[in-house]
Order: sequence, then C-alpha cells, then structure tokens
Amino acid sequence: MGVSRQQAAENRSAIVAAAERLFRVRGVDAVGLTELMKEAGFTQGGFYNHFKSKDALVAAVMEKAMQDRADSPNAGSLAAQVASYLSVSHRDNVEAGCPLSGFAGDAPRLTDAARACYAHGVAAYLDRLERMVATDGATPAQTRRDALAVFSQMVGALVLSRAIAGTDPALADEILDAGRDTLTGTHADPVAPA
Amino acid sequence: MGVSRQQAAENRSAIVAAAERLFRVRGVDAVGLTELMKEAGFTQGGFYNHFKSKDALVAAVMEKAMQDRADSPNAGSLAAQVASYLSVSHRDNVEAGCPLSGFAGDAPRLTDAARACYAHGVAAYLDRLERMVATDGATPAQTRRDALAVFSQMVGALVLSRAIAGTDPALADEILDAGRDTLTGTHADPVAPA
DNA sequence: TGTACATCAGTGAACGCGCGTTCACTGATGTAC
DNA sequence: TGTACATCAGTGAACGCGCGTTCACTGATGTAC
Repeated sequence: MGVSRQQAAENRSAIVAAAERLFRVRGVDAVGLTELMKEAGFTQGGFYNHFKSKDALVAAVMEKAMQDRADSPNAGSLAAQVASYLSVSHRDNVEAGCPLSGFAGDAPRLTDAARACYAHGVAAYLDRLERMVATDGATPAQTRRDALAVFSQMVGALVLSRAIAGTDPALADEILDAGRDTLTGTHADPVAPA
Repeated sequence: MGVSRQQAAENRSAIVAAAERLFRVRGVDAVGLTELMKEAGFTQGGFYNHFKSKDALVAAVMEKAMQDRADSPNAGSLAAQVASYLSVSHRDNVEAGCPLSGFAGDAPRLTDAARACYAHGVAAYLDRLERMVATDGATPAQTRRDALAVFSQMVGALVLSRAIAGTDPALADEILDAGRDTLTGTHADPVAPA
C-alpha cells in the first residue's frame, strides 16, 4: 500500500484500540485476528507487521489500558470516585470502564507480560486510593488497609453486578447501591415500617 | 460398549466434574471437547450421548457448581467464613473453591441458562450471608446492605488476589490480609515505629 | 428362568470451519546521491 | 531540487491445526415373551 510512518503508528494504535474493545466485551479467546483486523479497518495479513503474535498484542492492549487508567484525571473526593465507579453507566460500559475490573476475570489466564502490566496497574491505582482515603488521625498502615478494602469492595461489586445484570437486573442494581451506601457513609436508611 | 444406566449416569457426572475443573482453571473457551472427554476418561464421540451441545454442558456445570455451593455446610461465624474465604489456600485452589468467585469473570459472557444459574447462586449465598451478619439492633434493610457489602468485598479481594498472585505475590497476600482484617474487625495495627 | 431383540453409551474416523500464522506480492514513503 | 532505489505497511491467498459436531458401528444392558 505504502503508508507514512506516522500513519503506520496510528494504524497500530487503531488495532490496539479495537482489540481492547473486543477483548473486554467478548474475552481474549473469543476474538479472532481476522475479525479484529476487520474491526480496525484492515485485512488480516497486516497484523504481523505490527505484532509478533496474538500474545504480544494482548500485552500491548494491557499496557495501553493501564497507561490510560494512570493518565485519567482524579475524580476528586472518595465519595465522588465511588459514586462514579459503582454507577449503572460504568457497569453497563465495560468497553470504556476501569480496566482493573474489566480484565479482572481474565487476568489470571493471560501471559506473564500482560499479567505484569495488570499487577502494576493495581498497585498504581491503590496508591491513588490511599491518598483519597487518608484521614488525619490514621496511621499509614490503617490508610493502606482501608485503601485495599475499599478497592476490593469496589471491584467486587462491579464485577458481580456485571455478572448478573443480564438475568437479575434488580439484584445487580442492589449490589451497586449497597456498595455506594456503605462506602460513602450515606446510610440513608428508610425508617423500618412499624 | 454397553454400560448400565447407573454407570452411564456416573459417567455423565464425571464429564461434568472434569469440565468444571478445566473451565475454572483455563476458561470455557480454552477447553476443547476432545481434551475434556479425555480428562474424564472417554473418547470425544461419546459427549453427545450426554449433552446436546457444549453450551448445554456449560449450563450443567454451572447448575452443579451452584448446587454444590448450596449444599456445603455453613462455616459457622462470619469471622470464620471470612477467614476461610480470604485464605491463601482458597485463593490458590480455584478448582474447588467458591464458584461465585471462580466464575465471576466469565459469567457475563456465558449463555442465558448458565447465567441464570449463576445469578440464582448469588441470591442464595446472600441469603446465607444475611443470617450471618445480622445483629440484634439492625433493621432488615441494614442487614441486607451489610451482606451485599461484605459479599462484594470478599469476592473482590479474592478475584484481585488471584489476578495478581502470579506476578506480585506480596500484594496478592496483602489484599487478602486487608480483607480479613477489615471484615472481621481484627484491626491488629502494629504500633507505628516512632 | 431362558431366549430374542431393542436400546443406547460407548468408539473413533470424518465433516466443515475458523483459528493463528506465513507468504509472495504491491506500491507509496523515505533515503542516498 | 531531481532521480534511483531500498524500505516496509499494506493485501489477500494459503498453511496446518484443533475446534464443535456428525456419523456408522459395536456390544453389553435391559425388556418382552
């Protein structure tokens, strides 16, 4: 075809972006390279001009996802962060949501390189969370433990809500609500009927 | 071959058991029927004497996993339940562990029948948890919300710890520790060094 | 209880298909002079 | 600045392979008489 180096770099990015979208929604194994290249706007053969193998693409996808996550602006207060993380729109948008939740289920089965990116991303997000949960009286150890617990609850609630959203939407919403309530201290308990 | 009806039923169970093991460790998509039948001790062709399709097997696996979960004995106190759920041995044994965590990442992509089993299993486990977290002064709404929050944190911690156990074992253990500490109230803070 | 036959869980080869990967080829880009 | 040529990101056909599924066949089990 003949394509400038900048264009080639942009095309590579398009392949990674298409792959990330498809991998998140359908899983790495379920997406073939032919479909993936077509989705990115190319034919299958060109794939190996950019990547050594499908595994190499998976690693590139994970690296990019974690970089994007790190570059994303801080959501402000912890309450704001939790509210957006445990929102219905975040749950229903796996494609663009937090990659730590989006890839949590697949991570254990990915290659070493991809898993290393994932683990690094978790560590980086925990650093951010620590700053958000820190209070004046807390020891560093308490702050750390709180960040780990909050993060676990956020990821667990989102993953579970996604897992059952298709078959038990009411319970899926309830999981998000309970997470938001307990994590933000908004215990807006209706008075129990007498 | 010629096999008694009871033997045939046992063989079917063996196929489901082998499938559950392989599906949990490697994912549904990554396991072929030939490998699966070999693992169960048979040749590939016999599969369709027991199941209409691979999807039907997946649904049978999920149904059995949820039934086993429901039949399992109650672990006693909430603290005991949390300690066993967030133990290193539970994390390192996906094959035999809680199916709600084991299949959490795959659930959104399974067939309707399998997802329905999963959602039902979540609801059943939440009922059990509600009874464990209930305290005298709490309203039913509070108890329910606590159960949802505790469950989310347990699943999130386990899923995350598994996701990074291979590449960042220290952080993986830290996640379990923090979950156990915060959920059981064992805030055994070492005195911060002066 | 003994014989004749239908049932059906096994075997293992074969089916079409899509997978990841390789290849020969094209032609604009980018470099050397 | 203009020409000659190497580079390399594209194309699309082809590779071997394992997938889910189908099939003809076997022979002990289970039933009918």
